[in-house]
Amino acid sequence: MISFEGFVQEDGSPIYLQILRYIKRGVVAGVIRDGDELPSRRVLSALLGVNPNTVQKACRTLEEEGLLCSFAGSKSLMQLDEEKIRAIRTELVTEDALTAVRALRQMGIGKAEAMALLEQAWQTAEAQDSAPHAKEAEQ
Amino acid sequence: MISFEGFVQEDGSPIYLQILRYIKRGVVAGVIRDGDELPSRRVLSALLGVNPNTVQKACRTLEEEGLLCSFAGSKSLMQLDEEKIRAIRTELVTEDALTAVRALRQMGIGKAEAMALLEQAWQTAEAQDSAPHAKEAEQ
DNA sequence: CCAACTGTATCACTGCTATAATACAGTTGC
DNA sequence: GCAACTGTATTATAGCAGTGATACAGTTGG
Repeated sequence: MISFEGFVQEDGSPIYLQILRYIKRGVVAGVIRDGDELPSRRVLSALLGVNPNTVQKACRTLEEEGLLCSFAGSKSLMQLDEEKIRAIRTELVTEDALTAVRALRQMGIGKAEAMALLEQAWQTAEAQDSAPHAKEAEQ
Repeated sequence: MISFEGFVQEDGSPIYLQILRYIKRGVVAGVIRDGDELPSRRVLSALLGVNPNTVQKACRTLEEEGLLCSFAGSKSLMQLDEEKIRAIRTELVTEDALTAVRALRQMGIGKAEAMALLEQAWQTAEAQDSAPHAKEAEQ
């Protein structure tokens, strides 16, 4: 069963796209694999605190892209292979990296400084990712 | 008078936010300076091919942030100082770099590979920026 | 003075996102 | 068989973004 514990709703972008990206990133990371079961629309909507219709919209998009197979009245399983995963990876990397690089270039920032800023952002993200684990350590 | 020739509408995000970011990036790049005049709402909306109300929404936000001063019945001038510029730069860099880095980390991509991907994206952006100049060279 | 500009405000309308409440048909397990 | 789940579809409602049209008040330059 696919987990959504790391999901946090924040962006200004549509929720169904956030759900979509979360799943795709999980696929690229190898956390979500071929044949993995998606929680039911109702369960997932309760987990994420959003409307079932919003979850359904994300699922329909996934299905249209051939990444999810939904059996009416039954489960919903991920449908993945190496080629699809590679395509998603390229899609997401291009989207994320190129967007950031274009923004930095538009600000007149040079390549060397940009790389330094990105490396610094990496440290920040690393610190923020490991910080929450302190709670688990207390348990 | 502030130029908007490099502006291209593409994102899925609201247009008034795109206009806002375009101006802020110009400020950070030093292309837009203190006292610079913004084209009138009507002229700018015609330039960008959007509704005057959309431009007005971006301008009101700029004004609320103390970056623009609009004289009713007259011009609209940028109101900048070193401190504001530094704040904008930090705001945008954090927003852009951290967003990309978080996405890459969520995909399970390591630091070394991430930096390589970003450097590759830089080359791509560089090529796309210089390509349009071919048209100018023809003139 | 006055015409032409400026910023500002309002109204109606469309489209998309999201919520809410249902309803229906297929699958599963006891 | 039947209750409890599953995916799917429909309707209504609300808010925000964006467009289009219009109106009003202040500024500017000839």
